[in-house]
Amino acid sequence: MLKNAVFVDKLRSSGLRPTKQRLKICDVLFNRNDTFHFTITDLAKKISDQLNEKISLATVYNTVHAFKNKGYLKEISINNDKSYFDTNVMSHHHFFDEDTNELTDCNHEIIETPKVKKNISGKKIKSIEVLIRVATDNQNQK
Amino acid sequence: MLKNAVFVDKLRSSGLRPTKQRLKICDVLFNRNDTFHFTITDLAKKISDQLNEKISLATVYNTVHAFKNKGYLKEISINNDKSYFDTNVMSHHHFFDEDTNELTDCNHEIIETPKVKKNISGKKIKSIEVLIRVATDNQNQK
DNA sequence: GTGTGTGCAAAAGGTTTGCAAGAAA
DNA sequence: TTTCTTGCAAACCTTTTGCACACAC
Repeated sequence: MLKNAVFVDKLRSSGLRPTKQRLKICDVLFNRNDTFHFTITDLAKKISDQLNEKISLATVYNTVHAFKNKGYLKEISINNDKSYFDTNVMSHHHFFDEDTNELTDCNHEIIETPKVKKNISGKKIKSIEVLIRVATDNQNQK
Repeated sequence: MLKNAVFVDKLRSSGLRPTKQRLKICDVLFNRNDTFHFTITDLAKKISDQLNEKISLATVYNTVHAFKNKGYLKEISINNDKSYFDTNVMSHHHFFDEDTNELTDCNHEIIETPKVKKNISGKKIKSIEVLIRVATDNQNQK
């Protein structure tokens, strides 16, 4: 269980003022053992459920984007309905369960990051992400 | 250059009525040698530019989704701003240029499909897709 | 006190929907 | 004539923005 002071330092060291709202969001996001995959509305709901308090949606968006820019969160493209974020910012891949819309991490013991043999783009590679879609056998492929 | 009759048959055999609008969209999408990566607005613009005619946005959405459900188009998750579609429905990977928002195919000579060592999900793997994000060196990582 | 952050409401952008008119079967 | 399709506008949902007020420093 991380103490508030840890988050205060973390925020301050990134040039973010440790406001009440940001500390609450830190608490929900980072005071856990498992990695957390969420959408903005998931997070807003979790805040109001868990802390019995409401933070303005605009502030949640602001904070999540600030945290992403500081490297505390990773944005993931699964489908085009909404943005998913991940508290695990290390390079890793994902399973996406099409039956339940659930996203789970998939580390390098399960799949190797593929090697690019030729980079035809002439630009720097920013990331290589693998997405494995799974579903029960009788489901149609998306 | 595919003839109209080919598309009429194709539509009819999938249970879709070969309407004027659907045939025009077929023409724009499938009467080409290269694969086409597009968003709905790209497609709508191409229709009005190329055919000098306008098809209602709702109809374009309808048709693209119908074609996707019939397996003539593939939807690709890049970012959550908008949906990208691909006329190449075979399993393959992609480059996404973050500077220009351009999507290009990336075949198996450029990158190998990674092997899943363990399938922990207990479900059938529907697809394994790799997305390589590139940008000029001085750009921030997304 | 100065500058940053918050929160509300309004706006924006992509996508979906309801429904009446039109076209295909 | 029956059913499917189109097209418009309105609705919808997620995300962004403008601005006044509040808070951190």
